[in-house]
Amino acid sequence: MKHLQDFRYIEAVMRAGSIRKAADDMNITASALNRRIQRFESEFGYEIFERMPRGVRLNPAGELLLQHFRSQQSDLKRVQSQVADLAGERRGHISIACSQALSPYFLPAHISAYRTEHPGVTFSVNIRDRAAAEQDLITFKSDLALVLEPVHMVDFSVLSAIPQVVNAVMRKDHPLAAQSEVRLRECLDYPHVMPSSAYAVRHMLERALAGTSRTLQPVIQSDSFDFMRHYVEFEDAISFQISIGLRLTEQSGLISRPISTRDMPAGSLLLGQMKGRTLPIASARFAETLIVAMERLNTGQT
Amino acid sequence: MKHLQDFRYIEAVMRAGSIRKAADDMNITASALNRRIQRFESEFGYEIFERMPRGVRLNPAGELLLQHFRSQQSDLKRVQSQVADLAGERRGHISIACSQALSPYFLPAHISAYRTEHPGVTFSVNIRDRAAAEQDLITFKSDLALVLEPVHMVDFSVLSAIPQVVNAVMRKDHPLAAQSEVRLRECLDYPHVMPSSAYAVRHMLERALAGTSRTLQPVIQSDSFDFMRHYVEFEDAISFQISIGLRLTEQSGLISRPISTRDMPAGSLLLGQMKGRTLPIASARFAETLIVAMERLNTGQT
DNA sequence: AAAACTGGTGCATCAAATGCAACGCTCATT
DNA sequence: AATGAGCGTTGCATTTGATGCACCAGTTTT
Repeated sequence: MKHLQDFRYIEAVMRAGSIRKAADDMNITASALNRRIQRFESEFGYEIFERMPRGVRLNPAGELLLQHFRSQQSDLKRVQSQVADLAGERRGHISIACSQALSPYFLPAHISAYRTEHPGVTFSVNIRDRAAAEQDLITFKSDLALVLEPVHMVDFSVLSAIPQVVNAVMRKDHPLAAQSEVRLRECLDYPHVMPSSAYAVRHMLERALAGTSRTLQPVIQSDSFDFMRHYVEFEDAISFQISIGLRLTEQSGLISRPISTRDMPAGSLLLGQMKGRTLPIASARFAETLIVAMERLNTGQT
Repeated sequence: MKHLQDFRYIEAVMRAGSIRKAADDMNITASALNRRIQRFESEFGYEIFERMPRGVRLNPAGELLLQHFRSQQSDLKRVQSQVADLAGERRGHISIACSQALSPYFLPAHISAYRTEHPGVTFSVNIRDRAAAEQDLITFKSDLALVLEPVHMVDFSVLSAIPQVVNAVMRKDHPLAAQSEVRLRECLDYPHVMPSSAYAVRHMLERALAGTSRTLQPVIQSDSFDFMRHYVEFEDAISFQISIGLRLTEQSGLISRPISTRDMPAGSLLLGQMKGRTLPIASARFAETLIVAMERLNTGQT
């Protein structure tokens, strides 16, 4: 869309931090880009960049403007999606930010099911930690977020929620495997691997231990739940994962045991969108199917 | 703003109903305008006009797109107003749609009070019947609406409400002037003038008489409450107006008497905005002062 | 002090938007 | 049936506005 050209340039300048670098990125001369920005600022009525000796930076006015542009760009996509819908095309693109735990089973299953019904719909699945997922919504990079225990919750409008207990993942022959549920302190007696601090599971573990004398002493710390699960197959340690990310098969040699809710209350897995935003048709429809699926999980678990 | 040029052209074509007429209005050639629209449609991905032998008309996709443009234009104004605010300029423009009853006293008083504090803020006051006021909100022509008994209430988000009883307006020497309140049927025994059917007062009167044997037989029907009030000074008839529009002085020779609520329940005067929209700083602030004023009226009347 | 950046500007150049004239079409009138 | 007025559309010459290049003035790094 041509009328958003200025926006693209402004965003590029913001990212690059200097007009010249941005000009290079956008395959244009610095002078041309500079003039575009000057013209825009003059039309807009206010400067949107702070000129510094080493480059430029968005000023508060520019931040506001950028947010406006992002919202308008996303709303235009919504309109296009709606038009496609009334033209009977039923196509569109859905961008969803989610925690790692959703990536092995839950999301692939539901996306694939949705795509058999609507083959014209395409997806972007962005694996994000809980803070980044919210940021994705705010910057309109994702339409939906499916995230465990979000941080800020401002501009986050909850569409659905299900409780998720943290499970200890271990080998079948592990001493704790005999129990149907395990205590947190038992787990810490054994070598344990855990996610880095950006992740909700880590946050929940630390919150559970706050006020106790026990501390986390992970032998491995990683930002990949997939890696941690596989690592346990090699060293006889304990890893952690929420239930929705678990569907351990026989041949994997691993089993999972829920950590007693006496030690750790269940966390909330939330499906949400940017507050106040109207989602494109496709995203709204997919969100509905996710909500149904989550409610089914909820009643099925109870 | 240059990047909204296409929008202005599209809107002009919609209004004119033909590309050639619109081109004339916008001081451009038909061919140039035609090409702009073609280019836009190709970028957008869908046709937005229905080509007919006698001209063009927006198709549903076009309607959707126009609504998007209007919202985006209004949001850009909001951003500008917000930037002006953080630059300490405290300026902006407020467009308000209101019923006629607000025009003599209520709005002038509050607008003037607001402008003494913020001289940089300018106003558009659009007198509209109750249906048109809502339409103004939807098309983003007005930021706020202050209207008696709106019709549809879809996309209308209520900010504040006060009850308004209909008053009978008559000469001081009118027989009914002796009473402190009057019955509706008494009024109809005398010659009466009343607003045309687009207005809420007329609608309330008709609703009050529905199911009774009495009917309205106005000697004068007008769309100007101002005219009707002045007419009563000449012919000894009865006119109607809600309380907020009345502040009859001694020298006018007129008095007003409320119609008994046994005959007609009080109507609601609603302050509202377009649902889901974020108002510009100036409009939001002015709305707050109106809300305070309306609450004060509410408690003062009780 | 020199080098390497930055944003900003004058001027020639080039691409894109525009204006003009004409075409094909439909509809109302003759 | 013929005609003319109105419509959207298109080819081509023209003009406007955006771009690229060279350069300046300033600041930071070397």
